[in-house]
Amino acid sequence: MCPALAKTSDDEIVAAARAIIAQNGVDKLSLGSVASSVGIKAPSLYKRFADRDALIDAVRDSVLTRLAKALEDAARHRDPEKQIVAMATTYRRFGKEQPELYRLIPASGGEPSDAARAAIAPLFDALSGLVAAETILPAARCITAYLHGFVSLEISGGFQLGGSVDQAFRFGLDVIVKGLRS
Amino acid sequence: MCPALAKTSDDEIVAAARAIIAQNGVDKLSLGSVASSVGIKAPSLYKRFADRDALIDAVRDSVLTRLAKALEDAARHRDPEKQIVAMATTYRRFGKEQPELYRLIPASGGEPSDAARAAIAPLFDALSGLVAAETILPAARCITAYLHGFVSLEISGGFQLGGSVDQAFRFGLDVIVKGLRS
DNA sequence: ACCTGAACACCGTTCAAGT
DNA sequence: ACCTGAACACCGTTCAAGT
Repeated sequence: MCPALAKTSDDEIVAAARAIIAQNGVDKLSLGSVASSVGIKAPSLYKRFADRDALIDAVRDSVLTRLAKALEDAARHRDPEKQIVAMATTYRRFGKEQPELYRLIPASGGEPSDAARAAIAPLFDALSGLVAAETILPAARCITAYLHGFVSLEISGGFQLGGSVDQAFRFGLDVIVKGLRS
Repeated sequence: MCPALAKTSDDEIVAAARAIIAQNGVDKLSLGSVASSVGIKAPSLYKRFADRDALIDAVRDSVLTRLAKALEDAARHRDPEKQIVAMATTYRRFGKEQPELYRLIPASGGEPSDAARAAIAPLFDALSGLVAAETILPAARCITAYLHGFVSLEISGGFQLGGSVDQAFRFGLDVIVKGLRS
């Protein structure tokens, strides 16, 4: 029963780690830099996070929550096809604006987090207005695979053969939507 | 002008590093372990590779070369659609069999290597029999994005919501091929 | 209850010195 | 020419000790 004079908070620590990762990439995230940017020393972090990976998991969760919110906003259309295009555009912009944070997303393993479920939910909604019920899950997997693959390759410099990458993104999305309709 | 008594070779070092990455992931690759598994000490590696990243680049290149060879073999059909399905199946199997090596692939940046070009070539060939010339590049980007996204998500445990992942893979591929034909 | 200094093991990298 | 031991800086993690 002591004053509990916490110098910082879990959220502040996660925000600091997220900022460092966004700037320098997860490989450059050191616990010393996180600690010093919230005014404590590295060993104190172990009172709040089991280890470096647990802190990174918390950052990933916060990134997924932000992505889910952005996708929710983008899904405010009536037409399911417009919803899908808007979400896809938002998804890609999110990845391009903060590539180092985007890279965190797929590395979770294990059960899908609440934030991960929230990020997929609007896609399921849109697809339920476009395809038969039993097709929603594979259709969602097709679109998430396409989106993740495209953004992942793009931010890794995988599209260097010329041509418009913007147009290719839209072309592929249209191909999939067309294929889903038929 | 000395005997040049090399205890090992670049290829042997790359093979050793590839084996360690395949087993434990790239994060666990230490130069000490690579060196000891080819019978030298860590500092000697710097006579052959600029730094740890350069060694990893060499491993990635060797992985891409193997992938390219596997895809070439898979493309030995007459029908372009069968070529695409066979290449996609081979691509996914490659990723699932050696996920830690697969993860190396997108992280290159910069100019596409010869190995990377060789890996895409058979897809371009197949597509040239399926779509108009000016559509080959965006169509290839659509398919590579889908394939990379699917495999990447699958090996990271991203498909945990039930249903058959095998069927979903085939479903999405068919959707894209259908969309490309129309 | 939260924080810290000191310590440990481990690692990438450099470099002078060996043969 | 290729290899090594020694050294350096850096980092994740633990833990006893502070308040």
